[in-house]
Amino acid sequence: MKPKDEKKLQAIFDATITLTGQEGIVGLTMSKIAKTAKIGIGTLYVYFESKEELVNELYRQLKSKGTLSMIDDLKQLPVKLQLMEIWKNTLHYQVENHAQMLFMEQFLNSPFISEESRGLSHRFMEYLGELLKKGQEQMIIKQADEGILMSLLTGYSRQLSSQLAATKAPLTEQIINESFAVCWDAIKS
Amino acid sequence: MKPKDEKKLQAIFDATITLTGQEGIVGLTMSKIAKTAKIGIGTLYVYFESKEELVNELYRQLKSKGTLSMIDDLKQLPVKLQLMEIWKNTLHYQVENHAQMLFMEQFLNSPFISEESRGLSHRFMEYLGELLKKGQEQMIIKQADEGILMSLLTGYSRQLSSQLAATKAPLTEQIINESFAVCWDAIKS
Amino acid sequence: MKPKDEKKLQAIFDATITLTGQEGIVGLTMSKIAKTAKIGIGTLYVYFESKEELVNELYRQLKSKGTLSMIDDLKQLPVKLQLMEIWKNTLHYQVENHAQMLFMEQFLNSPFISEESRGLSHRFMEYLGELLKKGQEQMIIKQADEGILMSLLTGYSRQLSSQLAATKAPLTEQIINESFAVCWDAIKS
Amino acid sequence: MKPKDEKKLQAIFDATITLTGQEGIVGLTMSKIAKTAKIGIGTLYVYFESKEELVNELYRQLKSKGTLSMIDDLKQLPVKLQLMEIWKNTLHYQVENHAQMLFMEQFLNSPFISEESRGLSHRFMEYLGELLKKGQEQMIIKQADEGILMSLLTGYSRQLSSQLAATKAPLTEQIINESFAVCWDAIKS
DNA sequence: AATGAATGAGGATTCATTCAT
DNA sequence: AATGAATGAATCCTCATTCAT
Repeated sequence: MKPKDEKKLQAIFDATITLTGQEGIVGLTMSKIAKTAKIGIGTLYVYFESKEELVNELYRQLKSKGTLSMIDDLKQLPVKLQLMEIWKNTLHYQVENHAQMLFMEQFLNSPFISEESRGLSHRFMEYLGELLKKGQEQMIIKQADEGILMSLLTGYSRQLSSQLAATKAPLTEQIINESFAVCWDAIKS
Repeated sequence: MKPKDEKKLQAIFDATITLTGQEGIVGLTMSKIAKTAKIGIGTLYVYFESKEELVNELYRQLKSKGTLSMIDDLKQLPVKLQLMEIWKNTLHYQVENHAQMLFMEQFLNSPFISEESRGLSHRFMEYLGELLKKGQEQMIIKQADEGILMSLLTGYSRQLSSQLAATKAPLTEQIINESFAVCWDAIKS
Repeated sequence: MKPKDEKKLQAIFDATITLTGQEGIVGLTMSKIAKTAKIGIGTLYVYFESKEELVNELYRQLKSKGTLSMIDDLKQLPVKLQLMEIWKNTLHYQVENHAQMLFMEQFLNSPFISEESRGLSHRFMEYLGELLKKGQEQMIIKQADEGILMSLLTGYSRQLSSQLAATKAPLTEQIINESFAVCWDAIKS
Repeated sequence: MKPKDEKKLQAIFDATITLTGQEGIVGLTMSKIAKTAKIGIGTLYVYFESKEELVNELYRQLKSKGTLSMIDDLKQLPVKLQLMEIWKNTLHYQVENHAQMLFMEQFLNSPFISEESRGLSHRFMEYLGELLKKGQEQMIIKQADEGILMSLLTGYSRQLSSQLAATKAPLTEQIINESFAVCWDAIKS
């Protein structure tokens, strides 16, 4: 990759996300991406060697931005507060970036995904695991299998935000609080 | 569709599910389906008018079989027992039929889906909603928004079974019990 | 060819003619022929070895029936009367059997035609040539090149009947008489 | 259609005409057209959206060029001279462009033809009709039905030029004169 | 004899990628 | 760097023909 124009690069990524949201990754073609990004098809190949690379690169970018950014500010807070903040931020992020979520999900099931991309299990999961463990040590979180607790948090937030996005319902304070209460009751000791 | 040979029809469906599991719906081609099902390409078109029809028909079939079958036996039980049974059955079903789940998920985001198929929101959801409402009336389930509770159950079971299938971990009694405990704590009043 | 059922054979030919009239020889398929003739596809291959044979056989049949039957009754009449009768009969035949005409024309330009069929220049043309020559000997027909006179008769009758069939106009006495007058003025000495 | 290269466009049209002349419109395939035009198959679809569009576009082009160009120069001449000129030009055109004629005829009976193309009854017919009417007003042409006279001119010229092309006979002065004499005798008052 | 399900070669069309401008 | 016309491999689909019943 030898990108020159950061704006153009972002336009390509945006177009890819938009189109995947509209017609699914099945309907995603290079010419549609170019047209949507308002550049020539040839230009796509200045920025990416192939469709596969484009799509993997985008996945990597989304993963690295993702929910990671929020972590550092929270590390000093008590466990429950950290979880609450994460829950709020994650819901916000997932509702606001629903198209990106859709892209990532479909990408994971496509033949485009490279071994490297598949391995991109992100720091976020590790962080969440450690947080739960810390809570268990403090006896405020159930002594259940980590996988069982993580699945709840990730599966629930995904489903809830996806449902909100689908029905175009706004993410209100009340929803955040109610759903977090549900979460906390689920995992608390 | 003018199926003559029920076996051949099922072979087509099986091949479609298998292939979608392997390479995603993006990599699904009619010739691969035919080869996997061990029939001629032309034969596919004896059973289905087009790839779109094939894939919609399969979705419809999976939906109608699906988790619906279990409902009727349970209706007499108390709410919590019903939920427990459903939870167990659902996990079992989803782990054992992970490929079908994958197919349905990808299908929903593909351009193949017809309006009719999209409308196939199943009886199961309605049943689950009513069960939760009944629990709320009996004051044993939280007075939270129905969507918030449903998202938990569906999102959690999906994530958990998907994780189990991915890691090829067996669905043990313990996992079922632990995860149901988590569920129940989450929604109980 | 080992036909057993003359009715079925005719149904096949009729279907072929009808379909060619409707969608052209380009759209002609064996399964449509079978369906229109109300027989099974397999049965077609009991009567004909291939599509090519079917279509050549039909051409041969139409050619041999054709306008030939009328000749024998006329041979004793004077030249102009013979021509008049032929003109009338030909117009009638071509208007009433427009679909057959269409089939033959399209067949002649298709890759189905065999060498043998192409050679089926029929007795009718020879007869018409001889008739014109006789007229020239009797000094009642122009001493022009035979091809020039024949082209007039065949091209004109074809165009006129085709136009009548297309507009579904009936072939009236007046049209026959007026058009024959035109013909006769064209070729008379 | 977004043609960039006029030469390539013409090569496609030429190939289509040639191939239709050789194997009929039944045997016409996109890959043969591409090969004959010495371009890639994909390139065909840069110029035309489909086979249907290609073939309709060609028909339209041939119609609009066609015999129309000759009209304007003649309008000042007396009726009989106009007819003579038209007859000569038409024969020349049809003999020299026999392949185009064949294409148009087969196209008209194919399922490819669009409503719009079918409606392309050309100015030429109207012009010819008006010319005949003018001759009738001047009492030099028979008071016969217009359709009857038009059929003669069009059917005859078609048949004659087609026969000449088939036998590869040259279109001599003598043939033109003799055939026009026949024509004139046919329609003159 | 009659049937039509099964087949795969072949045709139309798409789309990732190249390359001359 | 940017472009988009050109390309052909790969895809969907059709249809003449076969063959077991």
